[in-house]
Amino acid sequence: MSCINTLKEKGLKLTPQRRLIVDIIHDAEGHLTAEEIIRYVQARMPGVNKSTIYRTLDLLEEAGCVYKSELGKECIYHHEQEGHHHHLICRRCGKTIDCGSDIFKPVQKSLSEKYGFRVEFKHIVMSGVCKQCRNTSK
Amino acid sequence: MSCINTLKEKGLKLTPQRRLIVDIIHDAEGHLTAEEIIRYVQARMPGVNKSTIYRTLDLLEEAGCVYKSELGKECIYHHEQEGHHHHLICRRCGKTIDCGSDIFKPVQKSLSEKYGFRVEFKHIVMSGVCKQCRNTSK
DNA sequence: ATAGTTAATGCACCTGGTTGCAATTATATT
DNA sequence: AATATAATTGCAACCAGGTGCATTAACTAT
Repeated sequence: MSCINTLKEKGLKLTPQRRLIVDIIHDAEGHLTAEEIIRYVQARMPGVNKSTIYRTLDLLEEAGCVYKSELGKECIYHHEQEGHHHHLICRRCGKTIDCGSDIFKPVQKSLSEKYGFRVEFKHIVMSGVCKQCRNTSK
Repeated sequence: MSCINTLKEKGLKLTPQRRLIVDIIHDAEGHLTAEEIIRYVQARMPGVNKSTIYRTLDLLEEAGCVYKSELGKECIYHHEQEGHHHHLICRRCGKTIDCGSDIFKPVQKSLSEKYGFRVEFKHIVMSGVCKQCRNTSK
């Protein structure tokens, strides 16, 4: 519900489309791809335009209600209550693993020390090869 | 020249389009965006289709002649002779900094140890804030 | 409850990049 | 040099995501 309140506090309008999108993200276990969100929204409320959905998702991200990750073109969204973590996707079998939020700490440290550059790593999606696939196929 | 030989060795055909694309990447200092490559190719050989260019770039990447990086939608290409490095882009001023190839080593180590997952980090583009921008604007 | 204001929607179109397919062209063979 | 053949090209259409703009709808003040 806090998402709705956050939008309200920002002086944004609570349209049925936005309520529905928020509901869907709330109800989801784990992450949703943009494509899934569009599909679920249009199933429950046919005619909602994809641009409305993308704009709402951007809005929710800006409001801090949702995190957005990218791998290549594809976008993935998480409810903020899930907390920070990153994603490993096996490029052979497609399996996904969540990993802790702290693995990039050393990178942040060295970028800051060496280059004075500050980078946030949030919900990074990494493509690689998992243990099983590395053992089975050569 | 070695790019041309590599293509030849793989039994691929040396079309004028491919020669031109290889030339352009050879002559470039540092990286080129896809958009720049398309522009340069079409300036010297009008009528070359963008799909030909993208396919050739993918081919060169697969052949190991060129590295491809992505930030969001955009793609950036490097000649392999330049060696491995990563990129920092300041989201405020747009400045780009190259950084060493080894900063992700700790991440690779912990992913491997904790999850048995193997990830390659090559020519990663990271968006953040540089020292100057962090100091000047609050 | 009504009217006014301002944000949000749907639409059509745009972007960078990708793909299937028929026509073309580089190479190997004769 | 002529031919066969398989790879490559250009095209047109497609994909996910994004944008400008006129219409519509949510909130505010009356």
